[in-house]
Amino acid sequence: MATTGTGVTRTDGVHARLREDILSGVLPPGQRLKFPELCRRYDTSVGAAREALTRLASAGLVRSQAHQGYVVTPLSVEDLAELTVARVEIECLVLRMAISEGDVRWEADAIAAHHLLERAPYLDPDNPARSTGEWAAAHTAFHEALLAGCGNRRLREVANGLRDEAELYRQWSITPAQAKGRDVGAEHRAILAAVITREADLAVRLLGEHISMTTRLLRDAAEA
Amino acid sequence: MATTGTGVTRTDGVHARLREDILSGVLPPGQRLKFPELCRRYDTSVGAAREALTRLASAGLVRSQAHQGYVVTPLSVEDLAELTVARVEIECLVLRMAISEGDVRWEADAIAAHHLLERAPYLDPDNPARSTGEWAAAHTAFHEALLAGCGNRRLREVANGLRDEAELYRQWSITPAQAKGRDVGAEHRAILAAVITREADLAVRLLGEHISMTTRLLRDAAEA
DNA sequence: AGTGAACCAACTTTCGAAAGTTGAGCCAAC
DNA sequence: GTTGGCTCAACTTTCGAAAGTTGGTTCACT
Repeated sequence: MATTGTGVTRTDGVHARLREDILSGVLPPGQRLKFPELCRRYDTSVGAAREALTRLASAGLVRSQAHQGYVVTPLSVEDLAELTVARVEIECLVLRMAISEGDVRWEADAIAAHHLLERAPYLDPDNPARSTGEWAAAHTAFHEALLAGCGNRRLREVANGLRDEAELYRQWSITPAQAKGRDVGAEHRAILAAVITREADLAVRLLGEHISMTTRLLRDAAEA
Repeated sequence: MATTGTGVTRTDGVHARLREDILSGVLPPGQRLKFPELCRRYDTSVGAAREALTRLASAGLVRSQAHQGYVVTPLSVEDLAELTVARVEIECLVLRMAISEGDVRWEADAIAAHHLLERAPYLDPDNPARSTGEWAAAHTAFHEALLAGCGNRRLREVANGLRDEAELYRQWSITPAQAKGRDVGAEHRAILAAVITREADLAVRLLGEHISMTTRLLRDAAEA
């Protein structure tokens, strides 16, 4: 990644790295983000860090309180429930539109994204307690590809934004042990199949269950 | 408005005023927002203006391009069509949830908001070519009150955010002449009535038509 | 001992100037 | 006459230090 390429500002770089560190779990939820520390960590100035945080705040990844600084968005079971309902409603809506509008090119892209996901390693060989960033990226890409058939940019952005927020929960609450009792691959295959055959009702039902399933595991984990 | 009250930063003030100026039409769509000018206008520094713009950008009210500054989001017929579809889908979804979840207190608040809307003056006596800010505020409050019955904060925020964006279009495209051939008051009354009697299907249909109607007028205006 | 006010340190917010980038206008060369 | 590169001005971006705010701690007083 270029330090100062064309059409890219320094703030963009800090924003991207900070975002990555939050989503990958380097900066845990609830973590206070102090400017002196951030400036050292990302070798930047207060202003740049501030703008990056402002952007992340409106994406819901960090929270700010006047004169008390920024914090990585804390997790709570109630918030997870709310987020899940919102995701199910909106992602299903967008998927339905995608199935209705999408062309063959969209189908091809979805199949390609699914192939990459199936080939991505799930567990980190170095740290088997957590899934790899590679898998997470492929997973996000697959779900985005499914929704890409919907021509409405705003609806896609809303759906993808909510999924981003949910990523925080997944990263911190799912343990491989829980994932074991579940065949995520089969869920993805089933969704893809229904999408390709344009069985909208089925695809939407499967996607809704897929999203809710993740949430149920997280909730159980929180109680334990 | 306090210059530096408790829990309020200077940036918040600039953000609020800038937002107001954009939504009320003082700063027209496509208008370039240069920092030297903004600093004079709002008596502030570059940094504060920058942060305010960053926030407005993620709300969709302004657009930024690296090294080329900020611009009030330009209007286009295609974008309006997209925005409208998104609004109909999501506002109807949220309204349906509100009707299903809302309690008596919610009904009362909606009725109150509607009363204020009916009593708000529509046309500005000084400038009859544009509707009053007072009416716009009451209109927004009414629609937010309708959705307030939905307990899901995220879904409400998405719906309200999209309506904010649409406000830009209304402000710039609706002329009183067009509004004449339409009884907006009747539309609002009908929606409210269906909501109170909990006729979800009817309420959702009416709201969808209400949103689309505004859009159709705007589109016709754009063609002329 | 308990209460409350004043102090202090760490941090957030704000500022204005320096550095870097873009696009346009101008001039020379073909 | 047209194309290509160069220069300049206006603006955006970045920086680091000054100003302001918060929460905690200490110390005097009841």
